[in-house]
Amino acid sequence: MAKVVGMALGKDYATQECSIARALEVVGERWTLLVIRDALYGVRRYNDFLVHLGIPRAVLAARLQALTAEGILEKRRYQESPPREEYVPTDRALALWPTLRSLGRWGREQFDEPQLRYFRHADCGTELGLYGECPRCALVVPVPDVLVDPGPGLDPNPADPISRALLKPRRLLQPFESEPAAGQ
Amino acid sequence: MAKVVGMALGKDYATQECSIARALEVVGERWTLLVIRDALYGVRRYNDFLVHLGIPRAVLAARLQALTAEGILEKRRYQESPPREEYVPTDRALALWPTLRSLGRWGREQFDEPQLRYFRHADCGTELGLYGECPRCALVVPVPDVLVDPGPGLDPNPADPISRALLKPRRLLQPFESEPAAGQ
DNA sequence: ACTCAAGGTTCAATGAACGAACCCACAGTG
DNA sequence: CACTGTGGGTTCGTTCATTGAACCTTGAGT
Repeated sequence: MAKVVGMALGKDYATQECSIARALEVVGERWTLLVIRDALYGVRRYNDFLVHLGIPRAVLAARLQALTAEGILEKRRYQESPPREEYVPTDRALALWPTLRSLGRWGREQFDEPQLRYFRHADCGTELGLYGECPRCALVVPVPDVLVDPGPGLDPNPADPISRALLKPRRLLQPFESEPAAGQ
Repeated sequence: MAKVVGMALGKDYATQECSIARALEVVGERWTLLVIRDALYGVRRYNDFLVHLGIPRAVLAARLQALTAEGILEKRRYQESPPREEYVPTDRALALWPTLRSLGRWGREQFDEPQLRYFRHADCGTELGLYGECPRCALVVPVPDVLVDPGPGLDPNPADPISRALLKPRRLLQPFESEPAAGQ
């Protein structure tokens, strides 16, 4: 009967012969897809992920490391002194956009929530279809050409700076200005 | 400063104003998407999920109950005596097909794995595109018209009856014959 | 009366997530 | 030089979730 060698628990969906299961081993853990979503929104720095997600620091560090190891984010030093790091989404992350788009639409449509954000084709303003295509232009919109347009359902005065920056229309991947701790 | 009332841990991505986060509250837990995948494959019975997924019984019971409560599966008594239950995917489950399809493709393409299964338009045999459309017929293929066609990478002699049935081409949603415990 | 099958529940052990506290390197300020 | 602030982490005790083995229940078959 040759028992499978006990590989304990972990991220593995042991016996599955299925690329969905393989994908979930990589991005299926708690928080992971939200980290990737934020990376596509333009979040790049540890502290910005932290405040925008409300994720425990240790978990964030673990996820960033795992995503870097999987080639989904790239860790870069953006200044030497003091040493500062950023995490930039790779093509692997961009390739997840259709999945994230369709998942978000599923959530809103099936549980009829208020429209929080419109995703539009920046060239023509048309709202994207189910998987991120532009129905008017009949093409899959490249991620940098997706416009994130705030909808009526959003809190007009959020606590963290990332959410505040997301109250203005902006493109995916466009990095955030790290506000120089000014005013108030 | 009005702390948010501590809702402990749980399935909530507390502060997120985002339909992706809402969706993940529903289908983001470990095993959940694989249960839905199996339901789309045609798995309907507790024991079939159990052996095909290799999931702990308690977790399976919890997931089936949660998915039923969310209207993603429907629990039905398919015979009265002895009382037997089945879990049938609803439209909400079918609406997740593009998400699952794109997730599976992402996994295979980004980590260049062997092709395990082809998903084809049953009417014309063309392999589906990124999100479940037929490139030839230029339409989003309805879930019941998707043909699941085993590829070269599959184990030719799997242990559980569901995997064995999946070695033959079959449509999504088509229920499995529960083999009457014959032979051997 | 015994056995078998489906569809579960219970429970102790293990692992992961949480959150508060701490650490370090450096820059700027007085 | 001491002091404070910021970015990017690590450590650690507590709580929660997952695991796997054992057990339970209803009814059929023999």
